[in-house]
Amino acid sequence: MLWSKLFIPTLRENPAEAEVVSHQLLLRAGYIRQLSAGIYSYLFLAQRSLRKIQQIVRQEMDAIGAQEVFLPALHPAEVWQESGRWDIMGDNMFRLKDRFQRDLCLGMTHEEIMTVLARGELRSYKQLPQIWYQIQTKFRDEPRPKSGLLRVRQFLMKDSYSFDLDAAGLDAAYDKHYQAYCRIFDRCGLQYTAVEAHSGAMGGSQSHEFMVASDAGEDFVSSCPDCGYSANLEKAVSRHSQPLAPDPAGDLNPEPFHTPGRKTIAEVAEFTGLPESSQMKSLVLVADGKPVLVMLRGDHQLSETKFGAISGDMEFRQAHPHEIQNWFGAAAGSLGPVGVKNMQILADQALAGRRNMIAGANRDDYHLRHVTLGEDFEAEIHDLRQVTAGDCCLSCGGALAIHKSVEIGHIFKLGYKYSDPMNLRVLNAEGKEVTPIMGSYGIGIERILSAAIELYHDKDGMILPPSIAPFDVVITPANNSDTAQMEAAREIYEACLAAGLDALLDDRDERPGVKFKDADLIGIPFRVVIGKKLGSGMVELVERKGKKTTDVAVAGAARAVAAQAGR
RNA sequence: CGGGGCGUAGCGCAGCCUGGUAGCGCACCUGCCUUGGGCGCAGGGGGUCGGGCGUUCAAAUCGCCCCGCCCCGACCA
Repeated sequence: MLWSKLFIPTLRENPAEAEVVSHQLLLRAGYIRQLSAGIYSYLFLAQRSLRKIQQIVRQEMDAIGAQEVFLPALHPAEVWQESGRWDIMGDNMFRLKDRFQRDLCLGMTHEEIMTVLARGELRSYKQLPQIWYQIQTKFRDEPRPKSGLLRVRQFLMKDSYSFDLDAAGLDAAYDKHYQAYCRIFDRCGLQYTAVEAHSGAMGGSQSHEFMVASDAGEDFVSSCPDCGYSANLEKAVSRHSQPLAPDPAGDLNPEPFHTPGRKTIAEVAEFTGLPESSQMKSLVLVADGKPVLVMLRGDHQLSETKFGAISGDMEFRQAHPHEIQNWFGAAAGSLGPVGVKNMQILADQALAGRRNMIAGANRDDYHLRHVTLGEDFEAEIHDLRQVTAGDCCLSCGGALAIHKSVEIGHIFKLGYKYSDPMNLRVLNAEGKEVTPIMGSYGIGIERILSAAIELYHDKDGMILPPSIAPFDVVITPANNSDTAQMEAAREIYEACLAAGLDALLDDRDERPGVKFKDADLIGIPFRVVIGKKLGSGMVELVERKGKKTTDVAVAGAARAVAAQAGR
């Protein structure tokens, strides 16, 4: 294509609203323009790149026997009410009414629609297994859209759904997806890891997320450099460190002592001269409308996800100060588990086996020493703490690291979460009605592009992997008014097209510097520059990554590009 | 939803404190010139200063309300 005819509105300066690199470059390179918060128009270059990504996704989905369909984005409320998610999704769901005041919504995901489709059509075990997928626009009314295309309110998602007769079938479908996702992200040129994940509002038993490590991400991944263990921080487990000081020995009884003005764990540690790990931290939460006292080691943090899963209420909240005063007769800085009878007590497993620790006395400005779980109070023991960097890996003992990541894919074993309540049934070989088991598998199309830019860029612009770049090569005559250069440029351009390369001829009447800057910015993997060396029949082939330059003959230029691009 | 910031030409910004009717750079248009890293010269077009109400002889500037966008937090299949 001829650059002079294209609309590629590059910007010399960074728009003020863009914070993360991928957002800045997508705007500057003329890929996208914002319409509203979290809603973007994809211009020519973005559309080309996103189509290449979608093509890779299609090929790999087709390769595992998945069938592409296209479902509605506009859904009647009834199907979401059937699964119970009409209420669960809350304000994150875009809702609207039609002219008859019927409730509708814009699809955030398509489990319900797929299940409705399946239950109307699937009758026999002989029709299973099935994998259906689509590439659809999803709508989510994010409370805070941010970071360009990384967190938006309207986006493209490849979502697929598997239907199987039994758990072994689901395992196979899940594994096929896992493998296909690896191939997709490999082909897109991404460095990524698959991590164990929390399944959240999707429900289900097992779940992996595909993550690209980047500070622009919003998820935290805990990983072990030694054995490869890797999990979303929401789900991650570890062996906690040893307490910094030994517990006092013996069958000691709780004993109050005055701690004037010491409310925080750190203040009490300083006051007593004992480390934070010798204390118990008391948190008061309200789940399902009921108070729960959560006990953690003083230096540990609560994992809200783990607590939500255990309490069965992801919408839990912290207790208000007046509630705490009512229930404990003391304020938040002096709470403890001893003598608490009016609520459930949960304790983190790091407290099991500990003796004679320090906890609040439920009397302002007093704490207790010699508090022991199982003797001085009873509690249900669970894994409640959030992993911190430096914790020991459960499988190998290595030191866990934590880094921010962008989630580009997520696969779930849904089990019967949708098929059962929504009455999806088929007859098995014995003629008995059985409920198929389902899986659900998503890929964020724009996130692949954004993550690639976050991973691969330099001060001059994007360095896109060739497989997802909008063009393979840009042909740049240095001087438009030099007819010999223009002729050679056209010849090379035609040869590239003939070789099956996506080629762009920069025929704009601009100075060379402008063309070079733009070519670098939009991230085309290869550039052929026709300049002064044309006198001796040579042109330059420049690789965007690293700016490595080689001289090639005009006649061999297209072949050289194809070879370097691996075509 | 809580905290903070911003809104003046397509983009980046100044002007606002101390009211007097809008300016700079880039981009854009015309001509000349130039051609290996956003070139030079000359001329030119483009803004109801986010919106409303108020104060004032006079509001981009002061006050109140609203809207939008960005950042932090909460939230997030």
